[in-house]
Amino acid sequence: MDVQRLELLRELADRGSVTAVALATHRTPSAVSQQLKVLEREAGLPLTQRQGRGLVLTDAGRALARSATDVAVSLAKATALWDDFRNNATGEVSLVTFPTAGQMLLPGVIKNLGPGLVLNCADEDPELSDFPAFTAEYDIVLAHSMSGQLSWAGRGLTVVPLMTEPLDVGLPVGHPLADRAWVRPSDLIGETWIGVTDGYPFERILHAIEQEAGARLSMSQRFADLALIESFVIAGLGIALVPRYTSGGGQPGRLVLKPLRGIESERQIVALMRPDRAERLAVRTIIAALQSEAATVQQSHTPK
Amino acid sequence: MDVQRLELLRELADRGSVTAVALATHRTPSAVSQQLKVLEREAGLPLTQRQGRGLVLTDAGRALARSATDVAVSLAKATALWDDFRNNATGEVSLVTFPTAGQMLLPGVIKNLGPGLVLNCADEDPELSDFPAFTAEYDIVLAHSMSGQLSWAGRGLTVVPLMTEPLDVGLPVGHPLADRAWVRPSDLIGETWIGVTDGYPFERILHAIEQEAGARLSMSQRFADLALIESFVIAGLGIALVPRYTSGGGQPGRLVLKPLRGIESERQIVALMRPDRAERLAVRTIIAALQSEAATVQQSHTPK
DNA sequence: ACATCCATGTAGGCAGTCTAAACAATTCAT
DNA sequence: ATGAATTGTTTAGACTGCCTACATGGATGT
Repeated sequence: MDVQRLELLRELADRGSVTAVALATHRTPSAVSQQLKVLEREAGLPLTQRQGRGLVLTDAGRALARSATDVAVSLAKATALWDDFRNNATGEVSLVTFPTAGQMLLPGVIKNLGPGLVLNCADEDPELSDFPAFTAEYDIVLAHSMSGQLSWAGRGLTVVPLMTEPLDVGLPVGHPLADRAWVRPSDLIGETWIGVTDGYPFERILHAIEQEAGARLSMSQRFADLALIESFVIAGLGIALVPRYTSGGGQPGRLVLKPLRGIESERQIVALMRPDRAERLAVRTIIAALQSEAATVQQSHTPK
Repeated sequence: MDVQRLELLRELADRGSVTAVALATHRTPSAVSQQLKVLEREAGLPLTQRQGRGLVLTDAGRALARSATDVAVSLAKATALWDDFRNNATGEVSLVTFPTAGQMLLPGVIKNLGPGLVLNCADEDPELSDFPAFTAEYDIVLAHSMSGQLSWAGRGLTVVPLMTEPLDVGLPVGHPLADRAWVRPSDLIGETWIGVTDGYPFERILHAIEQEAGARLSMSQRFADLALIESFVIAGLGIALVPRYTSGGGQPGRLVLKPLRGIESERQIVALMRPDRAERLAVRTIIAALQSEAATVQQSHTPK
């Protein structure tokens, strides 16, 4: 039983097409097709099945691909073990993030990297893309979701929580509520809101506020970019929900944040990984750095 | 990271010499040596070390060999999985046993084997050999030890208990104690014993009887073969401890068994396996058959 | 000192995996 | 509908890598 072939099957399960697997593994589609054929012959039963011009896994294929993950994990553990022996967290790690988390965590992490450890980062718009799917492409995926509900569950991915960031109400200076220590849903009736596009976790909290306050909120704009939203708030065009640690980067002192009471208003930032990649020493090192950086950020925002 | 090479390292850990590994894996020592060299180069640190004319593992080598077991296990699980899919418990399984267990369990197991499943058996003298070491050579090793104490622990082997067999006192017909329903240690003072050679579990029980009865037992002979011991008992030359389910095969009715009260007198019969081999469907099938056969034997000796 | 045992080099053969290019099948667009 | 594009498969040939055979270098024991 050859591990490389099993790996190929797993890639096929993750990526869905022979060509994609070939691309990802630096091979020609022909090579992939041949190896899968050999695997099927060894297995003695069909693992794949043509569907249209593509290829899908059979039940047996899916089951085998799942167990291939275990193989990959134990293999990664073995290689990580001898990296441990050399104390040698070396190599390249790739990472995708949504913009705000990257802005908050990555500079601090990269500054403190050990020698020989390289972190390649990229950002993606969380509403345009299926973030869990990026685990096929990147070693680490920074994603967020509301506390409690894990939208990425059930895919067999490793999930490491990094921090929970409160979502505050952003107000312009001089706003009637700006003097309060905190605000409650009922205080917010009648305000004009700057919202975000669908799919964002923010959305759900706004609805929760509506429920709690018993009134509909008026939503004048919908943006994806946080800086843009904040500039609207500062201009007095409305108020918005903004993540506490990431806001105000551009124009400090002109935006006021008020904690929201009476409702749970926070987002959870986590790292998503394929289980096998999570075992690599280099990856584990980066994850540890992310956690420590997250703790630092969180602490620096906690009033003494 | 290549699995085959890891496997080679694990074999080296189990067998202790390059030549032995070569023999076991149907290769030349040269091939093994080369592959280990490649593995070391990949690892970047020495995994083996010359000692005399042999080769021993370094700490790193041992650690890596241990994690190689996990890889082998998950790989075996994968192949077992698709054997499951085909409902195809097929292939050859090898087994060593000590004589009495083989006599008791194997005929029944082999009779009920499914088609395509072959069980190759051998027997070894348990006092001459290190039974756990046979797991390198055979898929399944039937061994025994006293209840509670596991002499084979700590080697990373899979242990499956099959049955516990009482050790009774064997008496010739017409012996003064032959009418009793059971005997106690104090009843046995003054008897002449037929013992077994050192290392057998029997030994320990005899010592326990001495402690309990407060007197030394006189030991006239020491044999390893059960049939031989029994013939001595039948001839009136002494009494002996005999396993309840295995005794009297040769000459029924001429040997009387009496349960021993006041002391725990039983041996545990278990199957020992390398963890990866334990995952094979064919092996699991045999193990299941052994368990069921053991239960049958045990039940047939339980008075209604 | 010699025979033996064990591990390791070296050279060459062989098998298995890849690339390249042609092919077949399906979908999409015009 | 017909052609273009996408996707997977086939075939032939090159290349890599593993293994065998044989020779070498230490270490052990008689």
